[in-house]
Amino acid sequence: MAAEVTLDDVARKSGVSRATASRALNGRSGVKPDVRERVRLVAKAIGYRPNRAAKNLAGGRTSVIGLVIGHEELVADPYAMHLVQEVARAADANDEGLMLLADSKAPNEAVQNLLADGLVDGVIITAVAVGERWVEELIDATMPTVLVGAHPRRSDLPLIDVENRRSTADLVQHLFDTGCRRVGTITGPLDRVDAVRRLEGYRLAHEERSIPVDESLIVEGDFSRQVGHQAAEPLFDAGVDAICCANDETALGVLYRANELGVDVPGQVSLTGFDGTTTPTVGTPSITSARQPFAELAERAVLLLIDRIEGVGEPREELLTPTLIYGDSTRPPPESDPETG
Amino acid sequence: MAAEVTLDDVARKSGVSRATASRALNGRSGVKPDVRERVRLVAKAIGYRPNRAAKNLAGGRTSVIGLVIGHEELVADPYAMHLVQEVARAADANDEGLMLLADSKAPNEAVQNLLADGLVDGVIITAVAVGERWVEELIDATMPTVLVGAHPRRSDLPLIDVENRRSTADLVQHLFDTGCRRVGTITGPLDRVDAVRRLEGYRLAHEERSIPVDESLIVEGDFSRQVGHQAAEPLFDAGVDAICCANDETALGVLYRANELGVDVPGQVSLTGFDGTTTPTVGTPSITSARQPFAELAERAVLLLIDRIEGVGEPREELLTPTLIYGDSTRPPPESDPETG
DNA sequence: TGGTTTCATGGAAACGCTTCCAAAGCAACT
DNA sequence: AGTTGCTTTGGAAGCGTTTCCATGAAACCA
Repeated sequence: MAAEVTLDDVARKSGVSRATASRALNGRSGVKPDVRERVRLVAKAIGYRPNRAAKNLAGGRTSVIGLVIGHEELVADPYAMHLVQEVARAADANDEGLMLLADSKAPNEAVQNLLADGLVDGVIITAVAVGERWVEELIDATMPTVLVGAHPRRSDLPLIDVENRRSTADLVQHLFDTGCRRVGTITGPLDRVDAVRRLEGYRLAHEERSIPVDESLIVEGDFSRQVGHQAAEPLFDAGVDAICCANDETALGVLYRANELGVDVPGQVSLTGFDGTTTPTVGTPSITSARQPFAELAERAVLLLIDRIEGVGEPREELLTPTLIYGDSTRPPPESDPETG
Repeated sequence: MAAEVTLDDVARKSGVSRATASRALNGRSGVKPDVRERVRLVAKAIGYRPNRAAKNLAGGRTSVIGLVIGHEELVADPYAMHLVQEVARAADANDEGLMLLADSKAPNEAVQNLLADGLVDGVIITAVAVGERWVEELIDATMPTVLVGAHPRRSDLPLIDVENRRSTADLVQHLFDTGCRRVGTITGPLDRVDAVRRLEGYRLAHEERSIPVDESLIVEGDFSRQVGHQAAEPLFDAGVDAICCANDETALGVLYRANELGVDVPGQVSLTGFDGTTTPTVGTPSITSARQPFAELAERAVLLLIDRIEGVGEPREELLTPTLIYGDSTRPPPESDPETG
C-alpha cells in the first residue's frame, strides 16, 4: 500500500532501462547529463519514492541509525532529553531514520535483534555507563558505533565529547573570581568519565590558583537532583561559600535545599552547574553553568557515524567546547579586570 | 555483515525446501509436527535470524512503529518525555522497533518518507495539535494510526485517551473540599481537545457545587511553565484562593511566581496541576495533580496499533483514568467526612 | 482395489532495488 | 576506413523472504 510507483515505472516512462534509472537517481557516474535530468524529472513527476526494504535488500544501507540511551536517564535527566531531541533533528536533517534503543530488559537480546535484524546501520551510544556488555558486543559485532561521551574502558572508539575538565575549571575560576574561597563539589558517579573529568577540572582550578583542595568538601553524587538536595546541608555546615555541582540537576537540588534552609544564593553560597539545561524564565535563579553544545554534539555524532558506516575517513575523536553562561546563582564579577588579580 | 545465516541454510541442514522451512518457522499450517520441530531446532542451533528487509520486501511487516511527536514538546514538556519513554518500553516489550518521528521542517515531506519508504507499519500520534495536514494525510494514506489524546476534528480514529474532564473536576472538588471558594484556572491551548476537556471539568465542578463560574478567572494558557509564571500575578490580584492549572508545568510556573511574590502555597493560594510529572523529592511542594497512567497509555496504544496493522478487531477507543495524587500544593482536607458537606 | 480427497512438500515466481558484465555507441587516433 | 579506447546503456543476476501452484504421497470411501 505504500509505494505504488516503482523504479520500473520511472525507467519505462523515461525510456531507459531500470539499471540506468537507478544510476541516474543515485548519482552514480556514467550517465549522460541530459538522460539523468530527464529521469530525475520523470521520477519527480510521477512521485517515485524508492522502497527502503528493497534498497536495503539489494545490499544498500538501511538509512536508519540507532540511539542507545538508558531508560531512566531519558526521563530523569534533561541532558538526555536535549540530546535525544537534537539527535532526532540531526538524523532527520541527514535523511536518516532514528531508532530509539532504550536499553531495557535483556541487553543481550536487544543487541541480537539489532544486529541480526539489520534494522540499523549503526548506533550512537550515549555516555550513560550502560553495562559494558552492550558496548563490547556491539563493537565486537563490527556494528559501526559512535560514542557521545567517553567510555571508561574503550578509548579506541570514535567519540564525540565536550571539554569537561577545562570548562569545569573555568567555572570554579569564576567562583574564585567572585570572591569565593571555600568551594565544595558534588560530583557525578565516578565510574563515568565525564564525572571524573569534571572533578579533575575542580582540582585543576585550585591548582591554578595554588589553593589547596579540602578533600572533605568533595562529595560523590550521581547527577541527580536528589543527591544535590541531600548533600547540600552538610556542605553548608562545613562552611563552604560555593558549591561546584557536576550538573544542573544537582545544582537545582542544592538550590532547593538552600531555599528551605534560608541560605541565600548567591549571597551566602554560590552555585555552579553543568549542561546549561535550566530555563532562565522561571522564577528561580538561573544557574551559572557550562552549556552543552547539544546541536553540534548531535550533528557531529550523526555525521561521524555516517562516515563510519560508509567507511570513509578514520575513526576520529572530536572535542567540543561548552559555552559558559553566567547566571544568578553566582555573584557578578568585580569591576576590576580579572587580569590584574 | 549482519545475518550470515539464511533461510536457505536452515532448509538445507534440515533437509527440506525453503518453502517448508519458512512455513515451519512462521507457524503456518500444513507442516508435519516433527518436521516443524526439526526445522525449529536447526534454526536455533545454527543461529538463524530472519532478514528484516527481505521479510518486509516479500510482503510482510516491518515490525517497526513510528511515534509522532512535536520537536519542541519533546524537550519542554515532561508529559512528552514520559510518553516517549513508556512507548519505547511498550514497543520493545511487544517486539516492535520504535522510530522517533519528530516532526520537523516540512511535515509533508516527512509523511512522504514515512509512507513511501515503508519504514514503519503504523504510527502513534500524540495529542500535540500537530498541523492537521499530518494527520489527514497519514489517514488518507491508509497508514494504520492510533491517536494518544483526541484530535479536534477526527473522532473516527482509534484513540487512547484519559478522562480529562472528570479528573479535573475531581481536582477542583478537592479544592472546594479544602476550603477554597474562589478558584481560577489557567487552561491549555484551547485548540487542543485535552485542554478543552480540562476546562470543562473545571466548569463541571462548579456546577456540581452550584458555584457560579467567574469568567474573569479563566486564563487561556499553553501548557507552558512560562505562561503560569506570567498569568499568576493577575490572578492573585483578582483575589483567587486557588488556581486549577491545566498541567504541572503551568502549576510550577505559578508556584515560582508565588515564591517570588511571597504568596504562600497552599496557605494563601492552593494549586492543582495535571500529568503527575513533578518529582516530589525536590524541596518544592509536590503538586496536587492527576497522574497520567503513562505505562498503560503506551501499552494500550502499542497494542491497539498492532491490532490495526494486522487488521484484527474494530478500531476502538479506550479511555483510561488518571490517579489523583494529593501533594503539598493544596491544604489537607478537613477531618470531617466529605460526604457530610 | 480403484478412485477421490486431504495433507505435506518442493519448485518457482515475486517483492523492488543495485550492480556486474557485456554490448553498443562514439570520438579521436593512425 | 580501420583501430583503439572511452563512455553510456541494457540485460540479467542476485539480495532473503513469502506464497501460489503443482505434485506426490498417504488416507479415506465405496
